[in-house]
Amino acid sequence: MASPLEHLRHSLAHLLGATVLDLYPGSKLAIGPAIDDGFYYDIDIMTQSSPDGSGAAKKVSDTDLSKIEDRMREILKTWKSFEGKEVSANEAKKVFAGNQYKEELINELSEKGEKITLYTSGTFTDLCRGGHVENIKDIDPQAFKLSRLAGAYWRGDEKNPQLTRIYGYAFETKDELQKHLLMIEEAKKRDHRKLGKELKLFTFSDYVGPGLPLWLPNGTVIVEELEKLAKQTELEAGYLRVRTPHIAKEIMYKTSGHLPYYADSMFPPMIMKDEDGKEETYYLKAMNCPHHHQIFAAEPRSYRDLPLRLAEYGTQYRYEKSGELFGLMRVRMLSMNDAHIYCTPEQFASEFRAVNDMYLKYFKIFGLGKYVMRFSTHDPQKLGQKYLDNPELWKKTEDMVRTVLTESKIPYQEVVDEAAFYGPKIDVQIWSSIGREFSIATNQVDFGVPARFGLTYTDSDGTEKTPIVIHRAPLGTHERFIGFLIEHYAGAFPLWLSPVQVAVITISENQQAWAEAVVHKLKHADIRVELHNQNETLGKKIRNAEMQKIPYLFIVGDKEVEAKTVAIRKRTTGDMGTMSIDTVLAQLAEEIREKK
RNA sequence: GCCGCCUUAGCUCAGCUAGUUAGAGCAGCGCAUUCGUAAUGCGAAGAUCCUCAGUGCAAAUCUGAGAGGCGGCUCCA
Repeated sequence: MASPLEHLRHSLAHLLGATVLDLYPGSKLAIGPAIDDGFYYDIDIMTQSSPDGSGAAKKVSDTDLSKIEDRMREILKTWKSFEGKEVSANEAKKVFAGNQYKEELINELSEKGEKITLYTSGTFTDLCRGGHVENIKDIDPQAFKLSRLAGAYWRGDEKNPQLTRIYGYAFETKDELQKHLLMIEEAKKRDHRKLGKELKLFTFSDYVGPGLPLWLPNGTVIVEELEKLAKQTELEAGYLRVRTPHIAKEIMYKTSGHLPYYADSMFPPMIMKDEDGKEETYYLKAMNCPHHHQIFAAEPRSYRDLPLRLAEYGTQYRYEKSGELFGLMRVRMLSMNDAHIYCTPEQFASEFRAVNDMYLKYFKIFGLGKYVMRFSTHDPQKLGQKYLDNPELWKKTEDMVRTVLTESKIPYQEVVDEAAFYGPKIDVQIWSSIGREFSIATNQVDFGVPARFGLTYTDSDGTEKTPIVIHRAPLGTHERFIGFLIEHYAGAFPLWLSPVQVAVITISENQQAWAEAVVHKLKHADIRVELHNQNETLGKKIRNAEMQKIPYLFIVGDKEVEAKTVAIRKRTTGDMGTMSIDTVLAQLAEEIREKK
């Protein structure tokens, strides 16, 4: 049952459609639904030829949005109500003659035997299942705003023609709209691309290439702290660390099944010639799994060796389409917190559960609350085509995954027909500050690829069996995870992750010697510290340090020199009084250890 | 990749419908100042106006192509 707000937004989609038809006669409407913060309409817009008769088509651009918006308000005044009526497919097709999009929709409705309804408001009639405002006066002309223009493929398929999508925000009142616009402005301030520049975390270079991030010293601190955390966690969980090359021969990806299916997402092959002129084709690795499989295959394995958990911060390269790149969230070099767990079917459930627990442990550390677990399963109709033809294993593993999820009381969404070809998977979905959705972690079951590489272990009865593999990356990639963390913390990282943990600030040159001694003591205690002794006022130095979001400032004036102390200023909290170095060091150590 | 938009100093931005030597704030540099919890003052300097081609007497400004970025679509860790 749609809410009144959805009715309002959907009504505005009608109004937008009507207005575009009015301003650009001959345009063809496709679909215009309500969305989270408003509405959109996908339209094949017919633009006029230029007035000088040259015939050059004038495109619709975002400067036209305010014109469309104004006209929407005028047309709204002429509307009295939404009148619906049921019609036959043929009648409906007559109304939308020449509009192949509506025709396609009408055909689908009649095939499914659903009733076809038209709704009319003013002089505008649209194919629509209903759901509008009861009273036109419920539409506040000041509570909507066209926001942006985008291309969108008909039915979301890139093989189809591209339509023009016009998005709008819509709320019940002007105040709510204003509040929403303000919220968007605020969200932009924590955009990781903006903060990444301001806090000097990462950069891109035209010489290096799009989607290939360069970690600056501050960002590298975060990368290395995360690796430290992952290594410690995985060590305790019984993982073994491995390291593998960034390239491999073509045959490996053919054997794994990634080629040719995955070729579009891989950097193009490199053809190498050896001394004798013999050619060999190599690829930059786009995934770590086959490399790890070769480590499994490096020696005979017994059931006693399992579960074997191989972990690596593996760097991989994927040729994502240029338009898909997005700051750190979508890049072409991925440093993945990867591991593969080789286990017996009997071990699978407990291994899977342990991985799941590891996810939750991480989420707790990072205070990650707003996420959705997406459980992707196979479609039994597509066994043997899109999915490996092993119904028993699909059922068994999917049931086990479902049980683990249910037992751990994690809310999840089950999505059919989204699994990998080799098994079901769980993705953890989060949202960037500007509202884009991303998978930040993945946990996949694989009962297919090990067999393709002939991976086996000797079971207790002496027979050779194929292990099940769990692919897991609870911290996703450094790139995306840190992109997410930047936004999550709005750049104000907890102490253990902060690139600079303490700034020692002198008031004047008189405190130089004691300040240096303090810095030395902190460095000796593994604290990342900077000395801020610039020839500036105290206020200026504090401001600069606050803007860099440094968690602790140690202010050193004559009084502190005299008493051999520092005056502590904590980020966002303010002045905390003076303390001896030993006291404050103990507190910092505690805060770092607890990852508070 | 596709649709639309954007690209001026290290950063953030001015620069109207083309008209001499492209402006500002911050950062950086120099000098003065030596300061008690979010911007001390003064000075000098800093720009192939993204690149290439074209149209003009004249191009940061107009046109085309390319590169990079942004909002989406598709895709995805």
